Amino acid sequence: MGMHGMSTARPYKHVLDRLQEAGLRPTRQRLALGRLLFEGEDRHVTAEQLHAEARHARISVSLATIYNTLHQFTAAGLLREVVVDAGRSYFDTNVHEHHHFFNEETGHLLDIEETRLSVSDLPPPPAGMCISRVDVIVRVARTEPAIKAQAAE
Amino acid sequence: MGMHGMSTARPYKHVLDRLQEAGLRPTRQRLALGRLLFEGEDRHVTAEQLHAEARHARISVSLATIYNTLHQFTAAGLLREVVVDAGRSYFDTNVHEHHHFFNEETGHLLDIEETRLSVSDLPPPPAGMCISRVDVIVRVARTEPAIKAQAAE
DNA sequence: ATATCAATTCAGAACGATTCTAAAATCTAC
DNA sequence: GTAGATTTTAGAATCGTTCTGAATTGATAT
Ligand SMILES: [Mn+2]
Ligand SMILES: [Mn+2]
Ligand SMILES: [Zn+2]
Ligand SMILES: [Zn+2]
Repeated sequence: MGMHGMSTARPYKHVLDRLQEAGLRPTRQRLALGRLLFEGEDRHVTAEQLHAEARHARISVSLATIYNTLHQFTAAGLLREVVVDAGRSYFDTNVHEHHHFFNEETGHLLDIEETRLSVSDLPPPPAGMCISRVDVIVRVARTEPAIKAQAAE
Repeated sequence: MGMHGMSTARPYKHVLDRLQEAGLRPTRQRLALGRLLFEGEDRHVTAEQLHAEARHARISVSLATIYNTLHQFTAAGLLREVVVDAGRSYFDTNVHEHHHFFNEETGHLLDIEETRLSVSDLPPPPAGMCISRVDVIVRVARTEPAIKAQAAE
């Protein structure tokens, strides 16, 4: 049922292993989404984007399953959720500590390697609390938001 | 109508001035919300929180107006939007450059003065882009998320 | 292979936050 | 006061996400 093409020599193996390690059954949907997510470069996707991509690839998956899968992958440490925009969740295939440039106009995220940026002098967290994660979001825009107000206020 | 109490000697003046500066008509709703927002310490509120607070203070304002006002105040530079949680927008009365501790359990934000934290070695933004803002979110949790799994897996 | 049973998927409903609509109310200027 | 532009508002609509429960699939045992 549905094995077509030869450009898929052995690539399933990698994803299959990751699912097994994570204790997730290798269902048709998880394998297909896993391939979309993990077989190329690192990426940042929203649920809707991944859904559209699956549709293009002729993979039939419901949106509910996209959400389930993204959350299961996240819980398993295969993905990481990035919050940059109220109202939209991004999922990141790069689960190492790192930070982001965020282009608000296009919605694109770009990684900043952890080693290339340092956050220092962090004050101690409130009593009884410990730091679970430090997120740095560098919001970027097209250079010079119009050359108005050139007489610097 | 509805001027009751004497604890409101002249405090309107401050908010009124800020509205005028911003070119916003001093309507009953804007004045009332402005007072809630700007008369005490700096704070971080969601639209629903502010709406509830207004209701408590017997100020009748629709939720639509809460949203309109928060966005107008933000556009005018009287507030700043903080994104820490997909699905909920926080508005910050502290518009100076600063960063945040965010308690995901309670949803509370706590300011980190800009001078107390430094982000260095920021790589240059992608070509043709300029940095519009750098947000540092330090997510905190109750110390030691339970002492389970003490025999390190 | 077939039966069994838990895990998974899915369509569609429900949800919560936010935005939109367009009619009524309010503000400002005269 | 009136006129005209701005603002407010109730309610509907929208959007991303989560929930529901029935149908399907996967893993295991026979
Ligand atoms: Mn926004
Ligand atoms: Mn979330
Ligand atoms: Zn990333
Ligand atoms: Zn703040």
